Amino acid sequence: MNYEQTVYEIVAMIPRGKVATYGQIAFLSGYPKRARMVGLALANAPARSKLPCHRVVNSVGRTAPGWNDQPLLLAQEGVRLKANNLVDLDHCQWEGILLGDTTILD
DNA sequence: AGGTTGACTCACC
DNA sequence: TGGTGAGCCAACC
Repeated sequence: MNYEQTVYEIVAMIPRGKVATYGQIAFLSGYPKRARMVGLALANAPARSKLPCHRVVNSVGRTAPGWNDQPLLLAQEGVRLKANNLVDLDHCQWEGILLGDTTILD
């Protein structure tokens, strides 16, 4: 499997109402330093795919530039947003995998 | 081969 | 929070 697909699989399991950061996904994918590649992969991802790519934000909760529907989609799912469309990571960051010992890859 | 760019992150103010 | 600077790495000129 290629890197993109790994990223997609991880993104696909982000639960509704939660968000993950690029760095988090990069880490889970086995390449902690490739947060930017995650961004590339998602940017390259087909818009019609069913991936919840709107649930991916950067380390401070910033949503993707030029995609002003993203905060709306998140709010629609119940994700708390702070001022200027910053996701409240303290309450809405996806933590299930990080805190558990579950294996999600291979 | 080398320089730029970017849906990034971290350390420091 | 927010700005700056450095590190990061694949994709593109």
